[in-house]
Amino acid sequence: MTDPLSRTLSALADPTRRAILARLVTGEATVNELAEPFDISLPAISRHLKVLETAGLISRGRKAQWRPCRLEPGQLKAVDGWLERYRRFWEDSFDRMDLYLASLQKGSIDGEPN
Amino acid sequence: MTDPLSRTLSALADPTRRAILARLVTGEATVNELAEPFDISLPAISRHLKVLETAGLISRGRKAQWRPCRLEPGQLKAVDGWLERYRRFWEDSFDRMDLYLASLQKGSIDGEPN
DNA sequence: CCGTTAATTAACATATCAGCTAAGTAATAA
DNA sequence: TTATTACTTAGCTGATATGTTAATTAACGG
Repeated sequence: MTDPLSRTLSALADPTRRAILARLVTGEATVNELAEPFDISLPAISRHLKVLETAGLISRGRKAQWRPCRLEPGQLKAVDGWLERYRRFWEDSFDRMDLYLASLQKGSIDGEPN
Repeated sequence: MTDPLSRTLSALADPTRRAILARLVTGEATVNELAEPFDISLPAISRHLKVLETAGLISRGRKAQWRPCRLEPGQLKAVDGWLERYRRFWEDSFDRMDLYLASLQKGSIDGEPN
């Protein structure tokens, strides 16, 4: 599993790690802050953070004895890019865009099915 | 790992399984057809298909002795939906926190859609 | 220097995963 | 009925993942 996309998806497959990412959306956090909501040990959290960092989903700084973690969106963007080729399977993108543009020209978008 | 999103992301973390999905974009295929490009045994492919089916990423029919597989986009859409809350982090590098806070009014705190 | 706080590393148990070969099942064809 | 084709299941192996507790490193503060 050497490729970055596999590593990223594997990292995202764990609900604890996804919850950590969700927390980091609100801004930087230290390891103890990130561990607080969970019932697992601090070393376990530390390992989860290592997985996220190796996957490129977070980066870590150093402030005194704290190691603030921050979200790195690059790999999430890569997942989005991978999804792109499948998007047409759940979106009728062309038809919907045609309808959207047509409705724009008529000056109303109220009737969009959505 | 009982939740559907974790199961889906775990299934997608394997490059062989992603390659199988990519093949299915071109239409239905039998197990032997799907196995053909790979150097691994047919039972290994069969297990990969089982993982994809359990994750809801494919479905399988029955035509005589063949088991045609087809892509099921629902779980890919779920991944796209999960990504949605992070999209602003790479689409909008300015004021991303403001945008997050604006969207927070309607979302859950731990970020898991279900 | 010593103690406290923050976090990581070490050592270990257990579970799941991905691969194999061999055997089994299901439907078709002779 | 028997053979063939298509695929799955069983049983095994080695690698990897997740968790634990105990020990260790790093920085700060008296």
